[in-house]
Order: sequence, then structure tokens, then C-alpha cells
Amino acid sequence: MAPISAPRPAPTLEDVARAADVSTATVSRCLNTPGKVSDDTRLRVLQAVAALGYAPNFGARAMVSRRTRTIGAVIPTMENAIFARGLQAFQEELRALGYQLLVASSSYRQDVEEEQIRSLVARGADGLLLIGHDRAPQVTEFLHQRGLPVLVTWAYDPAQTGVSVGFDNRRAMRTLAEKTLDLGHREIAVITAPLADNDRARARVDGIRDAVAARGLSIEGLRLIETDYGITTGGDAFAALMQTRPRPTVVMCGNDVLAVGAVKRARTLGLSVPGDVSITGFDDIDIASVVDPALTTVHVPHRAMGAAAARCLIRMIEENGAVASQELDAHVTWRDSLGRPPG
Amino acid sequence: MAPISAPRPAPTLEDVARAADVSTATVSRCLNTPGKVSDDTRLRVLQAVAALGYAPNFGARAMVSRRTRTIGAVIPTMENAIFARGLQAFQEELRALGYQLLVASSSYRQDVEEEQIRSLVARGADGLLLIGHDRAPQVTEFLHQRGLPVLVTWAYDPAQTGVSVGFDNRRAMRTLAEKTLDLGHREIAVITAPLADNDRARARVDGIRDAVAARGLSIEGLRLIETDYGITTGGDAFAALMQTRPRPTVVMCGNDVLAVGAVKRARTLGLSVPGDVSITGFDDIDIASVVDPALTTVHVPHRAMGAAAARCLIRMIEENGAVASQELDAHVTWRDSLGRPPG
DNA sequence: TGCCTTGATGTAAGCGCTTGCATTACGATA
DNA sequence: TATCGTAATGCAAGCGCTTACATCAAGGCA
Repeated sequence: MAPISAPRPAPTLEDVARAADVSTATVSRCLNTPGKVSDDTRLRVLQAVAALGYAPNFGARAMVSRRTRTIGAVIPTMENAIFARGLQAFQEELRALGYQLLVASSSYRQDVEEEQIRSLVARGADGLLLIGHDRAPQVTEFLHQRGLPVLVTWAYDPAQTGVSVGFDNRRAMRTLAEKTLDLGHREIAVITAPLADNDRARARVDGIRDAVAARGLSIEGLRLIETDYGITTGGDAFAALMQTRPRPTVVMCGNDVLAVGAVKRARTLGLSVPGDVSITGFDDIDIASVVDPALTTVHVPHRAMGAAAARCLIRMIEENGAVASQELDAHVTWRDSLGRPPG
Repeated sequence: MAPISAPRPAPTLEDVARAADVSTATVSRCLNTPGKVSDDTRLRVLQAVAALGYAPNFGARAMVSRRTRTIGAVIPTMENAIFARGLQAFQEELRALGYQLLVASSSYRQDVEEEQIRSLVARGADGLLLIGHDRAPQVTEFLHQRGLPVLVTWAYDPAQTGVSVGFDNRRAMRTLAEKTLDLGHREIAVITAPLADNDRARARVDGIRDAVAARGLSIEGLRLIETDYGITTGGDAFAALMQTRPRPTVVMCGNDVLAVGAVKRARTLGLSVPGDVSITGFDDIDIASVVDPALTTVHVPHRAMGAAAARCLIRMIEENGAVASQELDAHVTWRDSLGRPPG
């Protein structure tokens, strides 16, 4: 391939029509309803299409046909395996249903998310996949005004309106916290992703609080550090928590990446897991079973969730009827990083 | 938010114009060149915009202004951390430069990739980011015909034409293989992703062959298994290779995920790494330093590559001049999974 | 032979937007 | 007061496409 030259103006239907010596209508029919065109005309047109490198202008087509068969998705980041896997499944299912996926990411920023949502809507998305419920009212209002099918996923919160396909972050984390308490842990510390603008992270922390409060224990004693997503940041938070007294006997992490950071740092600090301190994760991504000791965590059915979300969203679009939210099961997966408290 | 009702027809510029009692031209100016409109008119128009939930129709806008400030990217899969991180950096840099990113994935299938490329082009992408050089000639021809700026990344192959920002997979793997040979390994086995349609994977294997051949050793002795991306598949391949005789003293893997699978399986089989068998990876994603023993692998500067790719592609678009390919450094990172051969 | 059906193709409107040009109003200048 | 520049706004063309409707040729039938 020779180096790029000046961007040539894209060939249009009319260029093709001229080259094939037919009208634009005939070219259009060749492409959309080939049965309505005679064989030799079709052949001539298709040759012209190939020769000119013609590709129909999507904007023009969408403008007149009012449908794009495109779904937009805005995720917080592509960098997190947790979204990646679910989104891949989402896209595969969408493809099978004849839709195309366009992804944008918001870097966990509400303002960027709004921008991306508007952009996807402007691009004619027939429906939208969004993560979690946290967003400015004006965005929700905008979407609602449009009557655009929107599906929220990675979360299932019965208190929220709107359709969602996801799991109950709060209840799942509560279950894990209860098991932790059952083992006898009382000095609980928490490492979480930043809570602002992140209802999933908040729900997980609330789940821990629920469990603690239900046992009649004090919520005040709960030490909590918010930190950015990352192995190193998780390790730093862990080190800081282990300085507090009484020393935590378990560190519950809001996601597996933070937990892996904690486990690795524990080793550096000469602490045995779970002998000296237990550590738990959330998400059950690959890394959870790779680290040593393997993480006790909450398993989230990413792929199933992505596929279910795709089917649900398409149903909203095509049948245009009331579609029910769907709760998926997220259950505790026992491995080795959670044990009895020391002593 | 109430349940979605029938998708309302999106409000148009004309609706806004009517509501604000001005012409469509004025509304357009309010949105694009607010300085050219009087203060009170602008206020009135913006109120109407908000009230109606108006969002400009992207297709119509692109059609007349011939620029979309949109970059398309087609990656093999979102599920692989290696692409995720680089792409996130790519998108962040793009945003800083005032462009929007649209991502599509091909599931490692050339036909799907072609479809996605055409779709992104039809959507008016000002430029394209593609992974690797392997694609059907008709696609390359199509892109070239369009004169559309295309940047290839994740690979830097001096033999290829076209602009790329990446690293030399072959040379990097050759270097790692040479170190392996230096340690005394002679029974080398290889686990790789499927080689068809994947020039990066082929280049890596070729790098190993280069090193072996340069020592005057036989290439025939190289045992090689192709398998899909995954920890389990990597483990299975490893187990199969360890059945062959003479038993490999080192298993070189085409990527970290396969290598992690191999390491985990080695433990299951009761083999010590690197005592009984050495294992190497490629990519240096998070998981490489999480697994025990940590992987000796090739470090790829994902984020730097993504950011550099963004800058390079935008330069191609805006300055429309000849832009040089850029080779980034990918170097061996020593950790613990590679040692001397046993005995 | 004349009329109608059928299939293939052309004509032209209009989708929502931007923008060059025309128009208007108004204050400044001579 | 006549003239002009300027700022604000409107008018209308046209971007590339689909599609309802019109047209036309060819063959079937009475």
C-alpha cells in the first residue's frame, strides 16, 4: 500500500450511477433490494461499486431510513477486564441479531459520559447500554424525552426505575460479609474504588455495612479507603490499613484488582494470607484465580450478562413493549484468601 | 424515569427554530458559532434546545461539513487486556485532541473486520486504527482508494508499507529466545495463538525460529501448538507438550495469558517452574507479575503506543502530509519463570 | 390489432443540517 | 439629512441517499 495521499472525496451513489450508466435509484436498488434489478444491470453496477471503492454514506442513509441498527454503549473504561468480557459477549450477541455496536468510554467521569451519550444518540443509535444508575438528572431526562430504549447493566437495584439487566451488588457483598463475620472476623477494613458517581461501588460498601449492622456491631469501626483502580494502589491502601489499630483481621476489597494488589503487598510485608490477614475480592475475573492464594470473591456472570443485555435491549427496540428487568445471580466463590481470624 | 414509551421522532433544528421563533440558520449558528448571535436570541434558542431535548443529527451534520472528528478502531477483541489498555490510552489522547473514538471488534475474523472497517468508513470516520498488517487485499485497496488515513499498530514490520506505530514482534521474541538459548535450553516448545490472519503471532514464532537457526540448531525440533486465547487452553497445550519426548526444558508462549495457563498447569502437574521447566510470556500485562512465579516476558509499552498512535493518526489527518512510522521499544523483562534447564 | 399486465428503470422529493449571500435595522459619520 | 458600515438574521441551496410514483418496453390475450 502506497503512502496515504490527499483524502479523496468519497465516491457517491451518483458517481456509481454514472459509471454504470444507470440512475441513482437503480444503484440504490442494487444494493438494498437486488431482486428488483435485472441480472446484467446488477452486474454492471456492482462492478462499478468495486471499481470506485464505493461505500454508502451512512449518515445519508440513516437520515432517510430512520433506523441505524446500531447500539451505543458507554463504559467507564476499556482497561478493566470486568467490562471487557461482558461487552465482548454483548457485541457478539448483537452481531447475531444483526446490530452493530459502537463503544465509547467515559474514564469514570459523568461529564464525559454525558458527552458520549449525546454523541451516540446524535449518531442515530437505536438503543443505548449504560453501566450503573448514577448520572445527572438532565441526562436521564434527555434520554427519556427521546423515548430511546436504554438498558442499564452491571447493576440491579430494585429501588431504581428503568430497565436493567444485572445483579444486586449490595446483596452479593452482604452475603460475602456475612460469611466473613461467621468466620469470626470483627476487625474489618475495606478498600474501594472512589464512591462518587459509582453506584456499584457504593452498593458494595453498603452491603458490608448491612451485614455488620445486622449483627448489631458498630459501623463506626469499619475502616475504609477509597482509591483508584489498580494493583499498586490496592497494595498501598492495604499497607496503610495494616498500620491502623486494632489491626484488621480481614480486608474486603471492592474489586479483584484491588484485592490482588492487597495480596501481593501482604507478601511483601511478610504477612501470610489468610493466616495473618484475610482478603476478599469482587468480580471473579481471571486474575482472581491466578494470584496465590487464590481469591475468595464474588462471581459475576459477565458473559451471560452481556448476552442477556443484548437480547433484552433488542427486544425493547423491536417490540417496543414493556420489558422487565432481569436479575442475574452473583454468588460467593470460595477459594483460599479468606480464613479464620488469627489468634 | 418512567418506562420507555414509543420512540418519539427526534426533534429537529426546525422544531427548535419554531419554538424559539427564529430561523433554522440562527439555531445552527447558536450551536456552532455562538458569537454571531445576539445574547437574548441565544438564550431563547438554548432554552428551546433544552426544553425539546434536541441533539443535532450527526449524519446530517457530517454530510454537509465533510468532517466528523471521529476516529474508528477495529480490534480483534475487547476481552484481551493487551488491546484494552492501549486503546484506553488511545482514546484519552484522542479526546485531548478533540476527536471521538468509535470502537468495533472483529473476534479475530477477517471477514468481520472488513465489515467493521466498511461500516466505520461509511459512518464518516476521519481516520482508522487497525491492528496488525494481515488483511485481504481488497480491504487495503478499498482504504487506499479512499485515501483515508489508516494507522497500523501493535506491530512494526519494516517490510510492510503503510504507516505504523508499534514494535517489532519478531525481533523482540528473537531476543527472548536468544536469552533462553544462552541459558542452555535446547528442547524448546512453543504455544501460540492461531497463526492464520495474525501477523503478530506469526512474527513471534518466526523470532524464535530466527534465534534457533542463527545458532545452527535445527528448526525441526521445535514443537509448536496453536490454541485459542485463554488460561485453560494454555494449560491444556502445556500439558500436551510435556508429554512429548525429549521433554521440553522451556515452553515459550506467544502471550502472557497462555503462559499463565502453562504456569498454573505446571503446578497441577507437580512440575516446578523454572526448576523442572521454564516458561516465558509476551506482552507483560498485569497478570504476568501476579502469577507465581512471575513471568519472564517481553514488555510492550501499551499506553505509550496508544498515545503515540493517536498523535500520529491525527497528524496524518490534519497535516495530511507524509508521516513516518514509529518503532517503539519492546524489551525483555526478567522475572522468575525462566531459568537454566534441569540437569 | 389494440389493450392490459408486468418488470425494469428513471424522476424527483425530502430526510436535517450548514453556510454563502441577501436583507434588514440602526447608529455613526459627513 | 443622506450615506454608509455593521451586526443580526433570514433565505435557500445542496450534502448523499431512499422510495413513491411515473414512464416505458415487451409480451399475453381477446
